[in-house]
Amino acid sequence: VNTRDQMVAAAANLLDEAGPEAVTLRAIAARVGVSHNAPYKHFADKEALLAAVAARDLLGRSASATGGDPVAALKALAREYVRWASRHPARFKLAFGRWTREDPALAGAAHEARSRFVAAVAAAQATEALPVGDPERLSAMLLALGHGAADLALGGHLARDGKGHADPEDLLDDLFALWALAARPAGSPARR
Amino acid sequence: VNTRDQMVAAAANLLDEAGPEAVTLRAIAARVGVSHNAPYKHFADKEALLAAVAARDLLGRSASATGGDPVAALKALAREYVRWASRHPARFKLAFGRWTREDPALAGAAHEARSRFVAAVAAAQATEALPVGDPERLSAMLLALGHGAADLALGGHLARDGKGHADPEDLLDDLFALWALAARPAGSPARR
DNA sequence: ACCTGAACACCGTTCAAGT
DNA sequence: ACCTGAACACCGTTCAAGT
Repeated sequence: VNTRDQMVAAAANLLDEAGPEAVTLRAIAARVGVSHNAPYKHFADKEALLAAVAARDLLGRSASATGGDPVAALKALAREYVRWASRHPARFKLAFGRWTREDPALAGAAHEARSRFVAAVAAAQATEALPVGDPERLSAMLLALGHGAADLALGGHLARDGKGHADPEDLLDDLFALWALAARPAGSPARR
Repeated sequence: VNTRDQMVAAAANLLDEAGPEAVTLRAIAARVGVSHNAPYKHFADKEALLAAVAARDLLGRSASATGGDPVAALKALAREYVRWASRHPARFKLAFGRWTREDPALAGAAHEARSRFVAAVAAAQATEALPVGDPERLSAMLLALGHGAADLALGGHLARDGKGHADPEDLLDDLFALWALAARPAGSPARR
């Protein structure tokens, strides 16, 4: 219904279907059924429209953890992150791309997404299956590993062939295993 | 001297100085002092020229570890990786970007860079300061963490403010600390 | 083998004008 | 408040031609 939202959705679909070079203002406008310069009535320029796509995706990716075991919920969140990246590579690259100017809505969405992620980490820490320490620092570590694994996998830099089978999801498992070891060192009893 | 290499260097400099949108074939040719379509005598198209820039950077980033302590050498390698990314963001994004077709030289450079990195990890494992396991898998973990931290930092997604101070280099330290713990579990004697 | 100049299609952006 | 049509500058790419 809202022309502006239709433009954002059209841009996201074009990214998925044909990659970033296919995302022209003319193609977006054609999909929505308006003239090629109608976008300027809703966005300052092309970058502002793309920032709206990125903001929507950053928030959509950060649904609050569902109830149940907080550690399982955190693992599911991390897994969902890398899976979304592999299914929507162009939108993933866009959301974490560089911008020539600040966009308040995008900055707000990024902050909100990060806050939800830190909260999920803090909840998992409370179960003592994760090491103690600043949840923001642990959160940054998990996010960096997941983000890097997803990004490298998109470029074919993770070598799925051979014995060193290392999916993004495998690497997430490895980090959680290290954290479990650090939380309950071998030989020491489970804390109560 | 070589016109082709001059074009690659000009493109890299333009990326550093003015970002990807400034890298036009016309600007590259002007810097080299040739006409705006001279690049087509050396490269199939613009993407092929950019792939040559990426290949050069991937190999330049992967100097073999210098002698001495293999663990210190590996840490230095990882640190150099994230520092290079923060100093040359546009070239970092390009080197790990997406391509519409395969480029053999770029694929070869990526393979070579990965091999050198795996070798540095394997050498560090021999000191028993790193956990046992497939060096390709450990290597992928370190690379993913460093790459993700560098990429997130470029977009301002790492929250340098507040207490959760988490530089890319801090996160690398955290991973090495976890690895040290996993290699020599608390309470167990150092292996000999 | 390497380069030039003219030309073409396409894109982001602007502007005057319409409802 | 939202949209249209014409126009402009710029870019990647092609082609015929030059040394």
